Amino acid sequence: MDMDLKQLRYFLAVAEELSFTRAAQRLNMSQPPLSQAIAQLESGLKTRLFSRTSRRVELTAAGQELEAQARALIAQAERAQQQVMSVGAGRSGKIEIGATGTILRGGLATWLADYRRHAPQVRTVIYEQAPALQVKDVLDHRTDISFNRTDISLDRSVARHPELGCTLAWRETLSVILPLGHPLTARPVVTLTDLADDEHVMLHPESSEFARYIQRCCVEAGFLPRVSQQVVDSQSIPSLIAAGFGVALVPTSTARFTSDEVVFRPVTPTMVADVYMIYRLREQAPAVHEFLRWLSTRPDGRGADQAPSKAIASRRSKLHSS
Amino acid sequence: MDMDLKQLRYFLAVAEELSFTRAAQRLNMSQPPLSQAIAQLESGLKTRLFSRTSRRVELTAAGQELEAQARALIAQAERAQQQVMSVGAGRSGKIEIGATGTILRGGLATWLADYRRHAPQVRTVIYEQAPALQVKDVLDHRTDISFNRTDISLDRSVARHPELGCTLAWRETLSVILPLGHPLTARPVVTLTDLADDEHVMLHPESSEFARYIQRCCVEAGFLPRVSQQVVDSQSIPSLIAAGFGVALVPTSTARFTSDEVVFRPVTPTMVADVYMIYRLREQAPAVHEFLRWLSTRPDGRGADQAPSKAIASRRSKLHSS
DNA sequence: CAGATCCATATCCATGGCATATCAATCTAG
DNA sequence: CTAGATTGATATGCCATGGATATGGATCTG
Repeated sequence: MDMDLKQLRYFLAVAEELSFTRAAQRLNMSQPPLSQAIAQLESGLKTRLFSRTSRRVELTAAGQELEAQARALIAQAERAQQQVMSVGAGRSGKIEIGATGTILRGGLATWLADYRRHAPQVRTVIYEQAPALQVKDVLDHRTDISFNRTDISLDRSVARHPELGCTLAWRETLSVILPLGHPLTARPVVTLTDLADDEHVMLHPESSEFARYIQRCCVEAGFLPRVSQQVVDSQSIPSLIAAGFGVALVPTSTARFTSDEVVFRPVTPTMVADVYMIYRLREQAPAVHEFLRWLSTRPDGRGADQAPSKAIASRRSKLHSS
Repeated sequence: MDMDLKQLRYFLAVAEELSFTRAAQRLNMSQPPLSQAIAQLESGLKTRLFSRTSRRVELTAAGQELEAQARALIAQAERAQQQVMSVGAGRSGKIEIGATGTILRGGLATWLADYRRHAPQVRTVIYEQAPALQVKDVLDHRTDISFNRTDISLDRSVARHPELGCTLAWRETLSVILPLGHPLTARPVVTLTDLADDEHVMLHPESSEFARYIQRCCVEAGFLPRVSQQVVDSQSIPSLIAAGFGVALVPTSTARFTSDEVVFRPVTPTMVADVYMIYRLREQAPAVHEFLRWLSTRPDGRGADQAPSKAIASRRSKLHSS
């Protein structure tokens, strides 16, 4: 009754060979079932497709029309199949990514560019989002992966969600931003205790676990940083430094996108800023699964400032004396 | 192994209902075979299409991709089927038509426009062709139908071809073209014998059976027309008349496309110009067959000048006294 | 906690697709 | 012009596949 791709494949074989016997050979079948398959296709279409004279076989006008249509249909089916399999294998698809400002403007773009070379068909969409909303966005399928600087499995301020995973994505070192003319710009490397007397610009500690982490680092170094200005948006830090509000400790990758009105210096002892990713353990699209797998098996980071996340550690990183 | 339209229809039903049981009901089948059909589609694609939790069924990313692809495929298959059936029934397709100049610029366009209203999907291609090539063009499939003014079954100058048919398509009356200022323009109707003393422009009698026919008409009326100018292309007749070369007897339908530098007058006794069509008896596309059938069952001609070809007469028409 | 609902699995049966054998109609070679 | 070869259609039988019924396991609901 209804057309069938198998029938169309049979039809095309006959249309190309213009012979039932040869077509049957090409299809690895015998000739009678092929004849009757075509006959039933014809009866389904209520149209003769071949004019057969028991010696010569040729296409009727309707047959020529079907030849073109069938080719298009089968080609499209082929493409569709490839496309679906590609999505199923995670080679194509879409990944919706949420990230906080420092990560988004930090190393994330580099990692994504790297993955794009690995899986060019995968589209990635990045949303900048407030840290407080990240967990909810992932749970609600608004995003597939969220990048932030907090290991939620250890953060008591958010409820535990058994269907969420959280692993270390990569780690960056921290640098200090200094205004032009600051005495420490003369040194190639700055010691953390040198910053004890400076005023600091930092993210709001109440909303930013990352800010609290930096505070703890300073305390371990022996001083409590004096805060000249608290900001919500990390993007505004460099301009505040340039305006003379003091210094700030930020992920080194921030240096990539700021002007030359400020100076970045490495800090000893080396402090690491961990980047974690949050994702659903179930109902993750293949492309997402594949991306996570790729990221977790990545060899040691490219660039001087990224370390690999080879260990799927959920342990909170501490100040790390080099 | 390979995808199958039936599988896709099943898949779409499940994708729309998001329930195997309801989809099975809609498909008039029981649920188990539907489940296993989907399972085998999934194994063919090596991809899970639904995430089923024995309570809720929802599409995976690959499933969403396949939903879109399957819709497109099935819609295209539907269109293809319609298209092929339409060609098979002669409702669409292409008809290649050959015609001589007087017919092409005469009544043919009107008939074709009429048929276009009856079968809008049928494209017609018209070639102007020399009468001598018409039979060969039809035999070689260069054209499907040739219109001319000779019944080849009675014309001894062409070989008989048993695989060709030739029937009367329609008949037109003849009119006379007069230059402006000619004395006969004063009369509403011209008698043929009135033209005995005029000089005539006519087609070359050696190549045009139609020209010989007109000559015979005049002879039967009692005079042999004096020829001022012989032309090969009927298109040039009106301008020659306007330039004072005399008068000419032409199919009345020619009046449609000429300027007002000449005058057309009906002639008594009425002379009819038969138009025949030549076509292959076998290997004619459905659209051609359908057109021939339509033309042969047409009721009496539209417009004052066309008579129907109800009788499939192969008798050569003679001067017809009204 | 019991019933209901829903999908998966198991088993059985019939239809349909395929192969073998044969026929009828060409085409070709001698 | 005839005999063999070739080709598509027809006849027949077998088996795999698709579908139905029965049942099990899991989850939701009252």
